[in-house]
Amino acid sequence: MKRITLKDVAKACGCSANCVSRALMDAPDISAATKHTVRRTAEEMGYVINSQASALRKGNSNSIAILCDSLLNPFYSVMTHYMQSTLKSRGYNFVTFYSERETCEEKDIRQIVSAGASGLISFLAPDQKASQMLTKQKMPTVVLGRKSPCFDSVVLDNVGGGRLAAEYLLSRGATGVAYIGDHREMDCSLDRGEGYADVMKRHGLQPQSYFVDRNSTFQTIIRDILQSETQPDALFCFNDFAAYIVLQELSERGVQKAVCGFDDIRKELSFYGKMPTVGYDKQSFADKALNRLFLRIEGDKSQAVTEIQPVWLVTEQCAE
Amino acid sequence: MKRITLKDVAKACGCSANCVSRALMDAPDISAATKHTVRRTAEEMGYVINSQASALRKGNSNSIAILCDSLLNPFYSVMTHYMQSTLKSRGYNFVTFYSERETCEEKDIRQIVSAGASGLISFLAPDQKASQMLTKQKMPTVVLGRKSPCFDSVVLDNVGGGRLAAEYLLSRGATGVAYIGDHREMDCSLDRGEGYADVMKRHGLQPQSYFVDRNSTFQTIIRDILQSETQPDALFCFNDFAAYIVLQELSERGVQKAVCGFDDIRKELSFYGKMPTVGYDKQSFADKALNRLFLRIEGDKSQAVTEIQPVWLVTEQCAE
DNA sequence: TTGAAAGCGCTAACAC
DNA sequence: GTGTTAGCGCTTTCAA
Repeated sequence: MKRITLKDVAKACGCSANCVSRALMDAPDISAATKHTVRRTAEEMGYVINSQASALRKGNSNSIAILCDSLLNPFYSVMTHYMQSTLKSRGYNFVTFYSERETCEEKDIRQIVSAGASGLISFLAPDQKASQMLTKQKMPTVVLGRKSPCFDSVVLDNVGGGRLAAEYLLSRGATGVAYIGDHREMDCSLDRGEGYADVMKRHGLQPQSYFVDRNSTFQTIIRDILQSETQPDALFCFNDFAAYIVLQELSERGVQKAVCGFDDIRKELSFYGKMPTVGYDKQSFADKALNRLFLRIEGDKSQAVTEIQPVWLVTEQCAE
Repeated sequence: MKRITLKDVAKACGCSANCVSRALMDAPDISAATKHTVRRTAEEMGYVINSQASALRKGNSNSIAILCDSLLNPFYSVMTHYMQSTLKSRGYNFVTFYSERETCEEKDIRQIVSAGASGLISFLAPDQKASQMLTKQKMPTVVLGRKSPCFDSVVLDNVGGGRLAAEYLLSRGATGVAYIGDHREMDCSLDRGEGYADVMKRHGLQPQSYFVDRNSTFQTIIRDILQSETQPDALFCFNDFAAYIVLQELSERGVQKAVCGFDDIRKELSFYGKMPTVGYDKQSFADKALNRLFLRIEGDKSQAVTEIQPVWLVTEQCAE
């Protein structure tokens, strides 16, 4: 026994499938009486619309693709959460795709297009082939958290955040501050470092930046720093995720250093321990991206824009 | 200009749509030469299969629904991560649905059925109406993390975990241990409390259990405990999430108490601070659920079963 | 080895 | 107001 279809309901009501369809859509040219009967019968029979068929016929879909590289990264899961709420209220579903690398690749796009998504929110910057494909397929796309030359993007004020963090650590008495960035390929990693370096130079200090790459992880970097001659007494980390790893490594070695993170994920995921970090309004960050996306889905053809989300410092003092 | 379809490719190749379809599916009755031409042309034209249409025709889909109440809960996002990897390798997509409550309701199922999911992994226990609907729609379903009478479920050894936690806290010198549970409606919350109470009684101690409800949160509970006459010197919390909230509250009040959590989310999300917790193999937990689901999708009609995932204690000592 | 036709479930256009 | 017809893009069946 298969799923109940329009036809089944039509047969039970003694009318045509078309009539049932329009009654359920609340079309104006169907009599109130018919609408009533149809709805009751559909309900009783447990009819549920096949939205794939509906989408095929209507030529649109109601699903948005989200592309990231791992939901283990709390930044992605938290942002995904905020988008979920908004999307649900707009009647969209929400399909999560994983890329195998830190960029959005052609094969990711193939999957997304194939799944019939009507738009894409990508946490990863599309590489060249992926960009071509997205353009060719006319897939409305917003890059969230990374810069993108060809697509709309919504990014944090990373340079500003880096400045805030560096200023804060110096204002608290640090005499040397190092920056521990993520991969160099991530513009946000570079930008935060740029803001940091800017402040360091302004204070007459030598910036000391480290980046994750094929041969180094946050763990190896912090070990290297601890073995170096000129040890900084404070560390600005790419994000809270990295900062917690660094704190863990420090505590295991019994070393005390001031550490500042980025993202204020503690706001959503209560952790023990107060750590200075850079925060922002995540719901509004998510909504900025979605609003852009909806504009594109509705056919906006204007040039790609980059919106910048303001950030602020979150310290023990300002907590609560 | 719309998306490239089979027809378009067919026209370009000078053969029929059918032929293209079968060439791309690598059907045995298409000549190698044709296959070659078709594939090259399809590639050049940027053809991407419309899997909605394909699914409609074939009567199946390649998407699995995941139902939870919030990705802010790291348990859900971490488990979702582990499922994502396995699902991807099996060629499934992955649609996330949010329920508005802590149970899985009829309207959630409507959405999931409508979206054409071929199976459901629910982190939430279906209520009665939802259960009826799932059965009526013959939706293959596995409940993950909660018990369910009518559906397959894969749960942790919650009672055992509660015992381990209580035993551990007592072995470390605690003279009174309280349990801070989540909602009573969650069987896992009750079960962890049951294991805990069991051990307490065996030690001749009075169990002291608190549960979140309409009028209380983890915060209010910990405040109540701190104001009570007979203050326990150790706390067993429903999960790490709760435990971190409790630790935070304690630290703000300058109170020292041993706290034990559940889930070992630090394994995936490195946090600062070592806290005893109850851990388990999350990949295998996720895979148990998915394997059950695949059995059902493939047509297994046997009675609903409950699988139990073993747990163990994670303490500073074993954290190497 | 390939093509033509039918139909998955739905809705838009038009006829009555 | 309601029914009939056609067709979204694909795959299956059957004929050539």
